[in-house]
Amino acid sequence: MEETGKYKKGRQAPEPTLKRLPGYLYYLEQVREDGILNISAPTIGKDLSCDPTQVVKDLAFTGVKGKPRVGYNVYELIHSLEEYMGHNQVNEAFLIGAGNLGSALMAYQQEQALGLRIIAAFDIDKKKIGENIGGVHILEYSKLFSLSGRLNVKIAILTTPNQAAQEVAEDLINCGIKAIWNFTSVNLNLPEGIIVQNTSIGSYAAVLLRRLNDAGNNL
Amino acid sequence: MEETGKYKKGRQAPEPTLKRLPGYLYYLEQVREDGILNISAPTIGKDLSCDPTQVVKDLAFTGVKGKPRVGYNVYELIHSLEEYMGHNQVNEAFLIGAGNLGSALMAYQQEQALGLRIIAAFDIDKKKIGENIGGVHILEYSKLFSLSGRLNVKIAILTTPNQAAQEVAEDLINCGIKAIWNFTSVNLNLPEGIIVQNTSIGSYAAVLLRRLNDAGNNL
DNA sequence: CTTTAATAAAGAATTTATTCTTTATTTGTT
DNA sequence: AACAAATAAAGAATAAATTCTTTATTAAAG
Ligand SMILES: NC(=O)c1ccc[n+]([C@@H]2O[C@H](COP(=O)([O-])OP(=O)(O)OC[C@H]3O[C@@H](n4cnc5c(N)ncnc54)[C@H](O)[C@@H]3O)[C@@H](O)[C@H]2O)c1
Ligand SMILES: NC(=O)c1ccc[n+]([C@@H]2O[C@H](COP(=O)([O-])OP(=O)(O)OC[C@H]3O[C@@H](n4cnc5c(N)ncnc54)[C@H](O)[C@@H]3O)[C@@H](O)[C@H]2O)c1
Repeated sequence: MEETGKYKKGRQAPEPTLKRLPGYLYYLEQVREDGILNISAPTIGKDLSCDPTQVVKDLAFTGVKGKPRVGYNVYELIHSLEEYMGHNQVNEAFLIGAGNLGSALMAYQQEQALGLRIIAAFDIDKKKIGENIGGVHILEYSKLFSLSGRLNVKIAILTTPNQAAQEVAEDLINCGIKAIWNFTSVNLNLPEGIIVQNTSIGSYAAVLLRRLNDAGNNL
Repeated sequence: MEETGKYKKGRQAPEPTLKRLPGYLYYLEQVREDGILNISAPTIGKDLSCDPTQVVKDLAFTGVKGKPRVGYNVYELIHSLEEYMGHNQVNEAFLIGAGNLGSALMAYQQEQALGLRIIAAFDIDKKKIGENIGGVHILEYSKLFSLSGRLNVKIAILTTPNQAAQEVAEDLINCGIKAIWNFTSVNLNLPEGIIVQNTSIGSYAAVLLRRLNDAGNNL
């Protein structure tokens, strides 16, 4: 029978779900290391302090199937999550601005599966050129233009100081970059169609502070 | 007239709103630097690429009042946001694990108003003890216990490696810490009432990758 | 072989957040 | 002084996300 609109399958996971998936993945890798073969949504929910039906619904978006009385196969689940998040394809990225945060991210990508691979970093600081952090070489910024011509990199991680962000972002677009993971506070002004993923850790601080104040008022 | 339930004032901003507030604050500080005295929600919306009525609703939670045909007074608005987010009170924090990310955060707090002040960092690595990063002294981890007895610090930023996270978190609770800003991937298991703010940058990567894939399919 | 308990999956209801609409206020203009 | 335009604010409608409920499937126990 033909699929009607109402019952169309394979709807895209909503953003809140998508943001939870990396958390499941890390957790499941730990579970796998413990030699556990099957795991149920109620168990996941308990360990991650979240609603078990939400776990079921979240995981269902990846297409994985669980079995009643058994749960999910841990390997299948990990594979399904990685597949869904696009970790199996190669997602190469440049990093611009190898300072405090940039260096941290280069170190981080080694241990943690972010789903993308930083293949080169660029900086204008002569002292940093030539360094290797987390397996990533730091190159002179001007090399960005020639290198991007040869490689087909679509993603850039922007960790320059705020005042350089807009200008660097424009350069990146000229180099064929389609998506910018923006860690600066600047609201980049770029052509239609360019993906800008703003990333504000200040948001988390705001939530933390309120929760703390709320708790304090109940004492 | 007495306030009925339906019209109760001062309802707490929902979390999505709260997470947007730091973005407004940074933007408005730039606006202020440009010498602009008043700003309207439509202008903010255009600059930040978001819905102007959402801007109005978000800002209303801080208690600020705007004027038709004029907009908001930039100074008032900044003050109101800072007040609402608790930036005026002293929010002292310890940082545990002065590695790549910890160092980046120490450098960051100087320039950016996160609403909290890191007053000391702790590490077990002898090479790091004594260093000063972003105005923060790095102390021997064991000093945490004596120091927390004298000071009344409620917040800790956890940036140790994953495998140390649970143990360190337990130490922190014993030192009187009430809220942990957790940057590790570990799902901490702590007593009721302790606030744990998990912070996953992997979530942003997941969203970025999907947006890029979605865009790619439309070519 | 039947029954029972656990659980995934699907669907409904509720809650929450965003967007749209209307109203009222304020300033500048004629 | 009356009028027009811009805009904040309040309210209504829509959309989205979460939580609750029911159903059906499976494996284990009797
Ligand atoms: N440090 C953090 O924890 C943190 C957290 C969130 C966001 N941020 C933001 O990330 C950005 C970087 O922060 P940071 O602490 O790493 O700063 P940083 O000064 O340590 O690093 C910036 C790097 O960019 C390089 N750079 C400057 N101009 C450049 C240009 N035109 N082209 C290429 N490289 C250039 C500098 O040489 C430096 O190495 C800032 O916008 C900051 O607000 C930082
Ligand atoms: N680097 C990043 O960009 C990034 C981003 C997000 C999350 N994280 C997470 O943040 C954590 C830290 O990452 P990092 O890259 O800074 O690692 P890192 O190894 O550079 O830093 C960890 C620091 O903690 C110290 N440490 C180890 N055990 C300790 C203990 N018991 N008590 C006190 N200090 C101790 C180490 O000496 C080191 O200085 C990890 O869990 C990582 O997954 C990192």
